[in-house]
Amino acid sequence: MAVSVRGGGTAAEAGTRAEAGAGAGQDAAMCPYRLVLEHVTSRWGVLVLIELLERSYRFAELRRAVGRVSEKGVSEKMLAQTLQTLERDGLVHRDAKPVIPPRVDYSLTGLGREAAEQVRALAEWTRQRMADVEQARQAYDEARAPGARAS
Amino acid sequence: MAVSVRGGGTAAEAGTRAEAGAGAGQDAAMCPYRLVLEHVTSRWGVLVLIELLERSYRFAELRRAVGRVSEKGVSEKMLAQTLQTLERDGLVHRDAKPVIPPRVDYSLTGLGREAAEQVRALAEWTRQRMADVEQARQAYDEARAPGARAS
DNA sequence: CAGCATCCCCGCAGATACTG
DNA sequence: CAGTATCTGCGGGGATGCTG
Repeated sequence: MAVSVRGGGTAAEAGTRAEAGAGAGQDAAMCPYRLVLEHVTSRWGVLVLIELLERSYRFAELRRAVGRVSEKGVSEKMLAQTLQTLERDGLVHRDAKPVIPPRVDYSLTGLGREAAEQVRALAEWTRQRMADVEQARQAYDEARAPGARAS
Repeated sequence: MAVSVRGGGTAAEAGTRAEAGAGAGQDAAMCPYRLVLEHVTSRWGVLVLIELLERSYRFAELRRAVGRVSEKGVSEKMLAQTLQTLERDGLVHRDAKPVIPPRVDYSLTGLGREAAEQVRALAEWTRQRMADVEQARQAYDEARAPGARAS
């Protein structure tokens, strides 16, 4: 099997591949920007962008960094997929050095940095407002708690 | 239905409120704010928040509004699920009027408005930068598939 | 009309094995 | 070390039907 990423498998799979990892594998019939938004807000996309905002990372290094915040880390496959999607969208720059052992550095492009900053802002807002959220949750849960109440 | 963050897809809005008595508390091992972030950045969460930023909506009305931007609309189930999650997180206010036929209005809370504004900013950034993204995509595609069959 | 319950299927995502 | 191809599962999420 050739090295071509999209060579193997069916034609349908080739199309799927590009969107995968970013959580947007459906119809392209929707507004195109929605797709990019899904890539950026995708599960691992968010974390990758935030991490890369600090500095550039190598593959395994990035994987560890993401795993640190997310408890159950990201698989190599999903990380690769996510990075490819973001790279294709022009948000992430991939610098593969032709050495042995291989060394690849990932960093943000100018475009990616803009996106990442938006994402980070959102993430930080969430962190700051966690107290309010948890309070709201308790109120919600208690309001509809079935048990706990003497019948 | 345990709150499985791990296997979950892009949206972590699953889980909802059934964890009250369940013994699934492992998700708490990761930074809790990550969960809220997933709710907010979830597929339909994003769209719902943005729509509600304009004005309050009724259920079916909101469903139509979301379907307008997303081409392939959201099912009632997913919309209800999303709204419940956001309501539990204290981002959305649900106003159920005890009339017949039932009328329920959804609107943003103060907290929700803050989140929604962040999300909208991100969405609008995406819209504005679409040209750059599409350009990057073409470059990426052409670089990796110059002519698969030319051998 | 709002929205929960049930069934079921597709596709995302994880694990594994292999390559350069 | 940095990926890639493949198999499989399992859960997200759509469709349908029922209730208040």
